[in-house]
Amino acid sequence: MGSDLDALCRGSDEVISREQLQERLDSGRPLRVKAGFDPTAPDLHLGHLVLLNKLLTFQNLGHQVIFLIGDFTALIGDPSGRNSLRPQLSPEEIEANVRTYAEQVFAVLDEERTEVRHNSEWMSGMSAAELITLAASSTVARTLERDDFAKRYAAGTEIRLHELLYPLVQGHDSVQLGCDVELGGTDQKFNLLVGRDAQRRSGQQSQIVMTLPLLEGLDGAQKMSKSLGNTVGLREPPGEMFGKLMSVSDELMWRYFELISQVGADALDRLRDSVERGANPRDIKLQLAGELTERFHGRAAAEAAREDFISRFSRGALPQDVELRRIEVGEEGIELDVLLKQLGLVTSLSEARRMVQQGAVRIDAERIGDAALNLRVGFSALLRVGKRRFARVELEEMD
RNA sequence: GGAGGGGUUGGGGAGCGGUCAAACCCAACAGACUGUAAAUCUGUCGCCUUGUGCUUCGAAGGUUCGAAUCCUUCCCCCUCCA
Repeated sequence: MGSDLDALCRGSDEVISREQLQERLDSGRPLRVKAGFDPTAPDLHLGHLVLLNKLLTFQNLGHQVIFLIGDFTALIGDPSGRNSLRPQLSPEEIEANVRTYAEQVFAVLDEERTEVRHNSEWMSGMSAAELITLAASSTVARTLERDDFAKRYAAGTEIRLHELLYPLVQGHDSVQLGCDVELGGTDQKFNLLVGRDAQRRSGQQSQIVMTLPLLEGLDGAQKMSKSLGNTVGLREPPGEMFGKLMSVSDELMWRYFELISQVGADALDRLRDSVERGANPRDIKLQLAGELTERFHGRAAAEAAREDFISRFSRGALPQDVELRRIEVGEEGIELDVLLKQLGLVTSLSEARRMVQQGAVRIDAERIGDAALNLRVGFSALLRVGKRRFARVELEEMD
């Protein structure tokens, strides 16, 4: 059973400390393992999957997993890893986000064996006096050690007082929950360590801290984050999910394999070898997209998404499921650019004209060069702008 | 409270009286190519009735033939001093 430790630590960035983790595993009791997620957006994405997978590993080994929803900390908005403060969310927005979290999480974790908690349970009832006591447990100097705070302070970017409370609250969560282990991204290291101090101060055994690498977003450069618009949401439709994963660069694909796929290390090595020997990275990527899509949408949907992708992009076929839109026009008809805008295929007439000029607009299969092309009642066709925007239209007579 | 610096088109960031719808980079979009919605290359990237057109450079006024660029007031941000 010594291999439990290896399985748990695999893929982690840092474990503080392995020895302590081993000791606690040796105690034989199920460990209480926390990972917190702030409901700052309605959807979890593949970036969160890195942590969820690790929680799953703990869960499968019989440990007690705690999914902590930071509905209180979301009020603060953790600026970890950012160079500026976050906009604060309203309680209503947070509540709406909280509701969508559970179902997404249990696409990965076993609901029966997961403890779902909210830090508002103990935080929202806290008095001002208690909060001051909590704040007194740390120092300004200590808090400013946190890398992003230090940088912002040095750069003269504003740091609001409430932001300094974030690590303390997170640490307090660990005390409340009696955690043995807390997981987080590498940018969470400081906050996780505060939990150790807080527990020691409260007479608890300090939790073991495990940091996991941050998953890069679709751009391959910055971490996956809703605010950067480079995410793949866990709830996105299968076609979208599959397509987005296929748009990942060949290089980034390996990172995704390492961090979020369930392909084992050995199998991954074999895949790398096969590309070395000339295999088409596209085919490996199809496997990645297939695996993840299947995990969240089931085998049939994943298969369909794959078929659709191949026929659409490898063979240039048109999508089958384009919704028919009926547009009413007068006797004089309608110009192509105006129609494209009405259909939402472009955002302005100027854009419509540009698209036509660039040869991006087709009616059925025919490329159109005249943006002012007049279309009359009875016109019916599949309009296409670029590779990804489609609309099936029928022009009807206005009443 | 005092002294300075700054707010520019999605992001970053030039411009500092006309040649500015506004450099450049990134993102995005399109085309070509391809092994894929990868990579690479090329192009586009405020709006419209495409014109010596219209609306933009924190807000409102003003000076000027002419302002993102100068002046006034206001709002917001930053730094240093207290």
